[in-house]
Parts: sequence; structure tokens; C-alpha cells
Amino acid sequence: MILKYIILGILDIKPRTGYDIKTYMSNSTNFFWTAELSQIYIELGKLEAKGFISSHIEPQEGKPDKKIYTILDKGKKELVDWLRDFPQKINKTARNEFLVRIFFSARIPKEELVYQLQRYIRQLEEELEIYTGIDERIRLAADDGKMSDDGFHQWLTLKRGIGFVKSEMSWARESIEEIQKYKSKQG
Amino acid sequence: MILKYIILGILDIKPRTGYDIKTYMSNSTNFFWTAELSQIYIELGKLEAKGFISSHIEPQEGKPDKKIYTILDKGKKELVDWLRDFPQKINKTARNEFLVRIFFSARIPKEELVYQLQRYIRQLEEELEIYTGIDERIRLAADDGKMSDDGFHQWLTLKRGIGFVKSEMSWARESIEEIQKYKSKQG
DNA sequence: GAATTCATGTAACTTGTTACATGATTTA
DNA sequence: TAAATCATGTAACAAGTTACATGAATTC
Repeated sequence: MILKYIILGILDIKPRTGYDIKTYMSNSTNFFWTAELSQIYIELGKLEAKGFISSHIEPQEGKPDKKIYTILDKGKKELVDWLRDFPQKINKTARNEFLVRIFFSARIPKEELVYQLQRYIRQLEEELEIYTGIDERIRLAADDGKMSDDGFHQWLTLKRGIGFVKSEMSWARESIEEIQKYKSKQG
Repeated sequence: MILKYIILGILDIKPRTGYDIKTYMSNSTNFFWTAELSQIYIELGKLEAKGFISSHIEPQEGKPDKKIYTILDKGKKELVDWLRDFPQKINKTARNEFLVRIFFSARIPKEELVYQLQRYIRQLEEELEIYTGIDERIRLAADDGKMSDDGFHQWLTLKRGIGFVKSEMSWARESIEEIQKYKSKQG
């Protein structure tokens, strides 16, 4: 459902192969929507069958031929219609396995939970570095007046990523403290 | 996959019907994991077939008989094994339709995006009220020394919900400001 | 009188993941 | 020499949603 519109949106920037779409997603939407290559090919097939996109073959030597997809007017309309038809309930539920585990963690030693929280913090630190790196490059480009409309909106989602990661980090740190406090009260 | 362990965890607190499990989830895990009743019944069937839980019938008048499920030792072991076998990658990706929409929102009028962000903020305010209400009740109970091990871990996930909602709110507010700034620069 | 709660379950469908199949070129 | 990159696709499976079927008691 959603992947369909991500593909239309990416092709609306410029024509690409399925493989290109996957690469583009890895550096952008992957932070809030992932897709396997196999699924991308399936969706591309459906989109072409419905006349939202068209394709042409670019022969290559030594590699499989490239199948380059281009968005059609019908596809552009489909994308914009979806964007304007905003759902009533905004975030159904972001499923989160980590929180499920914490919810039932009374059943494992506290040291294990603390260890996993620390591991999570380290992972978040790495993510934050990547995000702030991208952010700086965007800010530089923006000062040069090089920010496109797409770039601006993509930057909004990046800012959300940075805010999210920071808030997760402080929560994880506070949780470790709370666990230590709780432990000493119990012990 | 995850629902299986949520059900085992909830039954590990006390025996319940499928309907009870759904009700319990609505007030707790629903913030990070939802499930339809139909899916809960399917999982309960599988768990019983595998000997993780057992059931007995409690006849009722005017309503369908209750089928009360109880966790067995094999089920408790299955749950603890899962809790201790922590995955390498902690959060694969929390899929987020709202961010997908923002990412491609260059294609709709800015006023529409601002409106949706405002709607999101209002939704978050409501959520925050619910969360802080629960939090206060928990803090009171904790002062009375009434906090169970399960309650403590559940509270950690609640605190995460509060932090998340607050961070989303400030991001959404900042985004609206950035859109106004961007607009005036463009116009 | 309509909607909600209580209570169970099946069937059909959608979406997404993992595994498999193929194969040359480039990099570590 | 092993792994990664480029490039396409199918098949099997897993998970979750929506619709359907049933029906009394209670609340608005």
C-alpha cells in the first residue's frame, strides 16, 4: 500500500531501475520505511500493469539489461491524490519489539536489561552521528540556496529522526538509572 | 511472531480468555503493539496445540462460554528463552506513514501540510494527557510501595511513550515554523 | 431503537520476508 | 579467494487485517 506511493514519489524525482529505487530508499526512506528488492519488483510490475509508470530496456554487457521506469501523468495524479487524502488516524501504532521485551523483562536478570539498554544507546549514538552529518551537509547547501522543494521536505523528516534519536537516548539513560534505584530499594 | 510472546507474557500474569487478552492489550501494549481479536484467537490455538498453554471452559448463560487459558511451565520457559535471546539489531525500522507523506509533500500546498501537522499536535496532546494521567496514578501507587516487578517494567515503557510524544510535539511545532520561514523565502 | 459490550471463531485477502536462481565485474 | 556490487525475477511462507457469522444483555 505505502510502498506503492514511495515508488511513485521516487520515480517522480527522476526515472530509475528497481535496483536504483532500492539504493535511493536505503539512504532516505529506510529510516521510516524499508522494502526488499523482491517486493519493489512486484510493485513495479503492478504499477506498470495499471498504467501508472512505463518502462524501457537499456541493454548492458556482462550484466542483466537495465529496465528503467518512468512515471506517467496517471501515476503523478495517483500520488498527489494519495498525498491529499490524509488518513483520519495519523499513527496507527509503530510496532516496537524492544518495548515488548522491556514490558515483560521482570522475568530476566536486571543486568541483562541494563546491558541491552546500553547497547541500544550505543546504536543510537551511531545513528545520531550519521543524521547530524547529513544535516550539516544540507544546511551548507541551503546557505548556498541549493535547497529544492523535495530537499526541504526530506530535511523535515531528517529533523524528526534527530529528535527521535535524542529522545530515545535520554529515555534509555534515565531507565538505566531507574533500574539501579529500583534494584537498591529491592535488594 | 511477537504476538505469541505478548500472549504468553499476559497469561503469565494471570489466566485469561482471548477477549480478556485483547482488553488488557488495549490499555497497555497497544501503544507499541496492536492485535486484532481474530489474530489473538489464532495464536491461542497454536500455543495450545504446542503445549505452551492449556484451556478450560467456564459455562455462561446468555453469552458464549468462556474459554480460559492458563500458561504451562513449557510456555513460561518459551517466554523467558525469548526474552533472553535478544536480537542483534534492536529496531529494524518503525514504519511511519506520516513521514512518508511529509517526505513527498512538495507535491501539495504547504497549507495542507501545516494543517496536518497541527492535527497531529492535537492528537499528541490528547495522548500525552492519557499517559501523564496513568503516570501519576503509578507514582502514587509506588509511594505506597505497591509497585510490582511487572508494574515497574511497564512504567519504563510508559515513560518512553511520554518522552516520544513530547519529542514529536516539539518537532511538529518546529516544522510548522520552518515551513512558514521557507514559504516567505520562496514567495 | 441503535450502539456497545461480551464472547468465540473462520475465510479471504493483503503485505511483506526469506529463499532460490542466475551471473559478470570489481574490490578487499 | 571471498565478498560485495550490479541487476532481474519467482516461489513459498509468515503475519496481520477485514469481513463475515452468531447472539444475548446492557447502556445511551
